[in-house]
Amino acid sequence: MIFGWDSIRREVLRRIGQREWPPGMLIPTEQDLATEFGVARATVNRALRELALAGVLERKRRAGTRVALLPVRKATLDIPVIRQEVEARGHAHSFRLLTHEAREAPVPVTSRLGLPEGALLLWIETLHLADGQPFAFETRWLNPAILPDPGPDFTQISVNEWLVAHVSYTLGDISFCAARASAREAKVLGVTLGEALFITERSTWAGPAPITLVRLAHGPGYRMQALV
Amino acid sequence: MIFGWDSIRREVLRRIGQREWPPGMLIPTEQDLATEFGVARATVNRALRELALAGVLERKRRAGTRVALLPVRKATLDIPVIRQEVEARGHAHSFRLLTHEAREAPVPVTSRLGLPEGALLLWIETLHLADGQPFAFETRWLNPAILPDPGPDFTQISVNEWLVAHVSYTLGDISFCAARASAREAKVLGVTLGEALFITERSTWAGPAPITLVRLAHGPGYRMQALV
DNA sequence: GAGTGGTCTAGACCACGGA
DNA sequence: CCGTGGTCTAGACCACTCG
Repeated sequence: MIFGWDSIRREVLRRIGQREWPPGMLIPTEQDLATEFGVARATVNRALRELALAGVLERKRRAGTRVALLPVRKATLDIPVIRQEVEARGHAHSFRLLTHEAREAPVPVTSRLGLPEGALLLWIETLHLADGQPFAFETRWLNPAILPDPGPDFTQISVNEWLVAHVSYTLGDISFCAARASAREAKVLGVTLGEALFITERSTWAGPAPITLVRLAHGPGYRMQALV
Repeated sequence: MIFGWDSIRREVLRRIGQREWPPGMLIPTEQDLATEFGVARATVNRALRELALAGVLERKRRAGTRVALLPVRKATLDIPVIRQEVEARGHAHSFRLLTHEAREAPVPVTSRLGLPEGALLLWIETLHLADGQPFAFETRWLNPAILPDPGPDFTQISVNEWLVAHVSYTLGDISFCAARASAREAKVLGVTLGEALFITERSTWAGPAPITLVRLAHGPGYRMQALV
């Protein structure tokens, strides 16, 4: 029975799935569907809006709503704090601060963060462990301007956690790739030289001010799962 | 000025970012905010609902709305058809069907798809090219039960595209990892043996019926980007 | 110009779950 | 219990864009 916007969403999905509404077809207007289902137009709108967001429908004013021809499926990734990620797998998280020093950032870094050439940033290397075994090798450029004086003790709290707790929510971008382990990465992660690593790279910003550029290298066996 | 639910969303984000509302704080109720902003409660609800979905707020009936302590950031991935992905990069897409035969699926495959042991599935290998250069090596188990008789000509249309055009929208799961190139992968993709590949694995379903299990191997240089 | 989706309003009922 | 968020309604105005 039709009860609530979600059941309307599912009914529309069913009609699309059964090809009652094939790809490319113009489906009835919100008002028509509202009448058919005996609900208010706002309820239909909520259902169709979610489906459009998911890439199943394409909506245009005046033109109406169509079943997407090539549905660009959307998947959602959770980007947890590493400690949570490790603990969610049932392991104990710990970390070792390997390097923590001011360095002149190379041009690719400064340009990506929109800083002047030769800017002095903090270079921080952290090894994250799960039950004492290497889990991920984090290398990070951090803008010192955002730190209080005196700075936090990053041997006690990981940079990652300090940032989410003390720096405002930000936008940024995230990308993933595969790369072979360098000599240093192999040594730190305890894998063979040239092993395939899963790399996550993030840059984060507080409004216009760059905060950090971080690279996470995960050893073999790491899988990132997404919900579709 | 406050105008529309999105400006309310941004104003709430601003207050969180400026630490007027620090992590863990209970923020005012929808009704209070509606009064403050001079809008209806439904408008505030829309704004706060989006922020809760994004992991910035945590909402509970009766308990109210809190700023998330450890914000699980959500990133959204687009999962396009490969042809679109190649063309979006400004290249011409083509593909070569390398293998197409019925095979007894190994146990890991049948169990993951919920099929009986020893089920006969189609085993399909496709190489996707961008401007004639190897782009991705697709290996796929396909449930023949979903194909019409006679089956489509997969030398003319890629399996990927035939499926999105002819099989109903489905749910599934998707995961990513890194792996070293096997001898066959190295040969097909034209990379050196043991090179780091970026692997995408998807399973898709039509309701209870399994459709396909696909593995995409991308050569070095591939980056997957997500929006945060 | 007119039809469509996008949004807002003011009010209502309800489920949940903390006090 | 009872306040909170989740949802729905009936109606309205508006922005966009197609014909």
